[in-house]
Amino acid sequence: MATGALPPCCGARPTVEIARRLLGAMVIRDLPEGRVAGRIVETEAYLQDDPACHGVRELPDGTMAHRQTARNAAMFGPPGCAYVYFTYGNHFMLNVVTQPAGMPEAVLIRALEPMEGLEIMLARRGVDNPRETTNGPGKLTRALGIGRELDGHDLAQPPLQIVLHDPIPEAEIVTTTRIGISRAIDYPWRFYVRGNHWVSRK
DNA sequence: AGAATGATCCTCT
DNA sequence: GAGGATCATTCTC
Repeated sequence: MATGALPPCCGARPTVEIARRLLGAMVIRDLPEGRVAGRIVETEAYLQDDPACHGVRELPDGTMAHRQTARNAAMFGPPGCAYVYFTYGNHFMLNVVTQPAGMPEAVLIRALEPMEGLEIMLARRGVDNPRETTNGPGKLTRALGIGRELDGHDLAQPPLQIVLHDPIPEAEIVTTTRIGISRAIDYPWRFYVRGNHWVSRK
């Protein structure tokens, strides 16, 4: 059962809180083959005073400054929109912009539990194990056909929507450090649903 | 202009 | 668990 839309949640609460609140939310993607959907089971927060955040850079004196570029422009746009970027020559990453325009913070969607259209996701991924469809940020964008054209897309609208559902109980949320980054590696801003089969790594 | 980096994934061992 | 793939973007000269 849906319990809310992204805004006003996005744009009115701290990014770390939104990263936790997004656990359990449904990602709905309309593709030529049909609709696919999954619930979010793993997220990471990126903040504007965070050396690992694409929207800022650390100056020689140690302070943080905004740095808007063609790639990360969506981070500086309105909350509730997608920030999609390409990395490692192979993978798209899906983020939710969480703060008002000009404030570059976002939540990376790292894993989904498939809820609809599993056969489509298996086919797009070229695998036969359901767990391998969406248990990582690069995998889930391939399974859902998410690419550059959805950078800046309003996530309240088709063909890519995120709908909030009931919050995951605090006792079921595991808080830990982020994965695959080289800066600010000990910030505890990764969250996942305890025991969920689709979490990328424990 | 050239070099380095990267919010990853896959294929080995 | 380690290393390579692969290339757009960003940084440095």
